[in-house]
Amino acid sequence: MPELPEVETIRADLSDCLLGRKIISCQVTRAGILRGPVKIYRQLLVGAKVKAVERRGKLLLLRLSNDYTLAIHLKMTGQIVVVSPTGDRVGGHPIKGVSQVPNRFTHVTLTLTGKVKLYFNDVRRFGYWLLVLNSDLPKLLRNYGPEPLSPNFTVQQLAAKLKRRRGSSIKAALLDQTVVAGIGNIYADESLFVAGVQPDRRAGELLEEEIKKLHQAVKTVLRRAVRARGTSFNSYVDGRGRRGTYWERRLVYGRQNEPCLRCGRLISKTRIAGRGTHYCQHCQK
DNA sequence: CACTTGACCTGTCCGC
DNA sequence: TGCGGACAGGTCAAGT
Repeated sequence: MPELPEVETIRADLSDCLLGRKIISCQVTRAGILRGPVKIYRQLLVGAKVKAVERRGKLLLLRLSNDYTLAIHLKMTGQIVVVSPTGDRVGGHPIKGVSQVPNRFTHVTLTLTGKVKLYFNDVRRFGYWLLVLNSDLPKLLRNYGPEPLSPNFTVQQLAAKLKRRRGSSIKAALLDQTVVAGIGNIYADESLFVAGVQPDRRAGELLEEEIKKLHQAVKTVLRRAVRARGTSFNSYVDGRGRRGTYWERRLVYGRQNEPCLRCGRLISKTRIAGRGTHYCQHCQK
């Protein structure tokens, strides 16, 4: 469930904690997380410095001082938590109660200079680490649509992409990473509510005016969620093991049978595009 | 090509 | 208290 706001929050935390540090050791307790032989990963990671921490969609990118980039996908339950022996040098706050590390879901541990530890935890083990040669990076990122919080994300180009779709719903379109990068189930529902658009509307049939509203809604919702440091209602924690607060501000997601914050009628839950989908029948047309 | 479905996993919750 | 089953949803491969 880490979507763009959660991954962006982690990116910023890792950037604060890791920039310029050298990886001293790499301990792997579940090899399946790494897309490739453990031995190769150790060879390439140990000795490398972290030059930059970037994000594309929901993919985290650690640019290393060699010719490689470590791409990390958290999928649904992946966590990255960084701690130092004292707790405050790196993050400001030690982990307390929210996510003790390491634990039985810790699959990879990096030790960096300054005794800083990076733990990768993942209950469901859908997440992965992928070391990719920098020259191969464009190939990996080719399938991502525009970053919704960058100027590359325009109404015109969103409209063009939606028009090309035939039968599928606008909800499915928002979840499609080639349409726009970084939206998942939570922020798709939130954006559609803000735009006043029913999630099961055919994507190709939205009016220009509605596309405009949706384009704006996506940006508004994602910005608000980044400011709240993401949504924690299950396993998500930021790079320092802390929770985000967007859950407390959510408009429709997980609010089925509760009153719509706009009209007071009850929020509905149904299944669209194979996902639990929350919306207001009255406010969303 | 457009689109849908199933697989990958395991913790949590609900009904019996 | 325990147990079976539904459910959570990001992505990719396979199927329609």
